[in-house]
Amino acid sequence: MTEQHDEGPSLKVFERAAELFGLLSTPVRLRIVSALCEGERNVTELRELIDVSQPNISQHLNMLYRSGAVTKRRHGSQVFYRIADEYCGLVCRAVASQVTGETFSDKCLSIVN
Amino acid sequence: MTEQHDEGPSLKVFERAAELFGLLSTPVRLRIVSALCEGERNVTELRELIDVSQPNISQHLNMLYRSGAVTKRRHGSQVFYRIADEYCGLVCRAVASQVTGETFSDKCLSIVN
DNA sequence: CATATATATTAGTACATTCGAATATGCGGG
DNA sequence: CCCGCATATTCGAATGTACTAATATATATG
Repeated sequence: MTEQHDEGPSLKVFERAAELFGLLSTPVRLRIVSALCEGERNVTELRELIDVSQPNISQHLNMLYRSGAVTKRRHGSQVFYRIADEYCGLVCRAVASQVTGETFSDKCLSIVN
Repeated sequence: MTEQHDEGPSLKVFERAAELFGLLSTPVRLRIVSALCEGERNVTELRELIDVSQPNISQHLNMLYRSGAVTKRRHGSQVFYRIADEYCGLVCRAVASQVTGETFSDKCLSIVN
């Protein structure tokens, strides 16, 4: 393993992390992930929570799905989404509450518990 | 305050958070922030750590600066940057180590300590 | 002042992202 | 089989992003 002189996290780590952050970099996807943190939701439910067109929400969901952040499950004519990458949800929640005022530490602890 | 029926974090929170995630959504900026987590650095030092052109790194630094993630301080002909939004650094570190394998909980605890 | 070094800005190009409009698919009920 | 609802896909336009090359500014030094 030609390990170079360790310059901290490897290049690939940064790429993967950047990709993950990219997923959370639009208000709509952030709201989707945030909603899914509360539990499984189908597309219609998500549309009620997040006021955005149906094709648009499907596009965002598909993006989250392709990158492995969420899974889907078909039930009749409806499709239910849920967080697959638990970490994605954790980060999202941490941020949401941090930005609202709690300290990051508080938040981490409350997630851990 | 017309508070609507509380649908969780307000719209603005999501916008701000998404903006923050957007800052961390490219490997270069992520590496910059990651390096600044270790402490103040000037542009040349950052260039040595992150192999990227000088104008390019200045552009990214400027983007981080404009959105308040970092501050700068002039000392002679050099400009030193440092993390301004401490939260930004915390998230960055949390992710970096998460992606490398540690659990998020572990990481949160180690940050808290 | 002239020059060298550190950093910033501008302009141009290639590419990616986001969204709405239109259309397609999948499924359940009559 | 046809219809209606739930969801997905495709297309095009507008906008944003990331990079390079070239140039500008600022500061230190002789």
